[in-house]
Amino acid sequence: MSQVRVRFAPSPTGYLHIGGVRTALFNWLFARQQNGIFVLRIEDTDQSRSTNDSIQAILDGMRWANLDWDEGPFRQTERMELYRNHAMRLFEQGHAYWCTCAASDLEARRKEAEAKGQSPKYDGRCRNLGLEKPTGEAALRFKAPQDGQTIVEDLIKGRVVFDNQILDDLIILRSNGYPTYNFSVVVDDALMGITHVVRGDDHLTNTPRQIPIFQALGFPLPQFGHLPMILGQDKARLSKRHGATSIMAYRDMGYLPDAMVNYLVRLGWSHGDQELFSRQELIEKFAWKNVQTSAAVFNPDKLLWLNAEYIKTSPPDQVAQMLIPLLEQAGLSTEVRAVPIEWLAQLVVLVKERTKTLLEMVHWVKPYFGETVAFEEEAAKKFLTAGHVQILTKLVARFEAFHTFSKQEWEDAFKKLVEEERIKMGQLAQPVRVALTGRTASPGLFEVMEVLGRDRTLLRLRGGIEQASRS
RNA sequence: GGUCCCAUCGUCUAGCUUGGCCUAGGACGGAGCCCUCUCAAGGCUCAGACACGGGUUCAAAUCCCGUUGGGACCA
Repeated sequence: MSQVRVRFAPSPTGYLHIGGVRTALFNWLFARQQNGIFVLRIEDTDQSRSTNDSIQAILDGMRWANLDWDEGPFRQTERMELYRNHAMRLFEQGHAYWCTCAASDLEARRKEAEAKGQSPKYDGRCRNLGLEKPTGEAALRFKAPQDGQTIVEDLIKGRVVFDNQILDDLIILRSNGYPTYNFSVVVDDALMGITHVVRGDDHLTNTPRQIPIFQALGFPLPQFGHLPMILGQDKARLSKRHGATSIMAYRDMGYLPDAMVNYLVRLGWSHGDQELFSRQELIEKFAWKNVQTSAAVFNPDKLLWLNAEYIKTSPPDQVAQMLIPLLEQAGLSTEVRAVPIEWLAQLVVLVKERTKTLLEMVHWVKPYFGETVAFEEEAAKKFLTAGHVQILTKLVARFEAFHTFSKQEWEDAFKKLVEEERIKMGQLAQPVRVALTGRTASPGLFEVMEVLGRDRTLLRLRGGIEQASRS
């Protein structure tokens, strides 16, 4: 059995969207599982729509998702000679012919045929003219077989049969010398030794057009697999209308790459009832037979849940590392530089159960930077009033008696005070919470104090008392 | 228009190959309860689907045919 070689071949027209990432992911998983080769190829023959920024976006997106490739990135624009040579080879061997029909005539004839209710395919007018070297405008057409059937044994869809009568004599080389999509794909896949062509199922009907070209060129056929599409809420093909579709937008919104990968792979593939998979598990358990045949609706809620799961279970120092750029964007550059990564990891542990994205985490983590804290107006108005001064002062006095912070001791002291004063926990907890974090919602008080440390805890409590006395 | 693909809770899906274990399982989301210093997290419970119609069979979500509905491609 020869080595598995698969590829991801995006067009660089805009950003890398999540549908593309999913296609890449399935190829990547299969390559890694089979100890195969994953090739990255940029299909930039349509130069009017291709940009270098888009190519960069593809590479950035792939790297972010940790989908590493073994060969490439190849660019089709660097391979023009190959397409022309192979096109000429087909011509010389009688598999292709020159066609001088003008585009406008073709359009007219197509419309006519359609009006008569006939199929709009090329009528083969130039097929047997035997044109050698046309002087004017001429395109090279492939002589598609007109009888029999082309059978695709699809890895995902199973056997699909096409009648060859429907096959058009495709243009393989335009009059401007550029190859067409269906031709350059075949040449590339063949020359790159691709063993499994796995792509979106929008290419399924291209497959019977491509197979005869492989055969005419004398190349072995790869296996084909066609992945179902991703749809938006309204069951239309996923597009910008449905919200963010760029993979990098998800990075910026604070999603973890592993969560994204986990979500995308489960959208169309399953392993029983399992929802959470490590990369290693995905590589081990992936199988084409468990890939869904029908299209799937992209569900942002489930992705969000998965992201929260990953935030909760990933190593805190790794999460902290990913959080840093977002903290910097939030204007906390100097503060972040002033603290060790271990302390940031401690912050992650403190808030990770309350945040579903890194962006939310930034918001939750903000109060713990800096000596003092800004009070939210509503919070202070409710919990830092003249009536709270006395109890807070008593609490500070008790805490001051400890020369170091100890979660257990401080919590005991706190509860003892509550008991003695015959008040409810919440009556003291809320004012303290606002004094320490500026907000009415926070992690457990004693965890907060632990992160703040003895001195800042006392400093902020005194700040709270000050605020309360002013009201 | 032609060709092709698809069809289980609102959504992602298990089950379909090898009919019976399916009064259809899990997950997200929703509702409720519990826990609780706030907010979460967590635990428990509930509502919620085999598109429709024929057939085959003792028995069909599962096999066959058709209808309907989505989608893709060719232009």
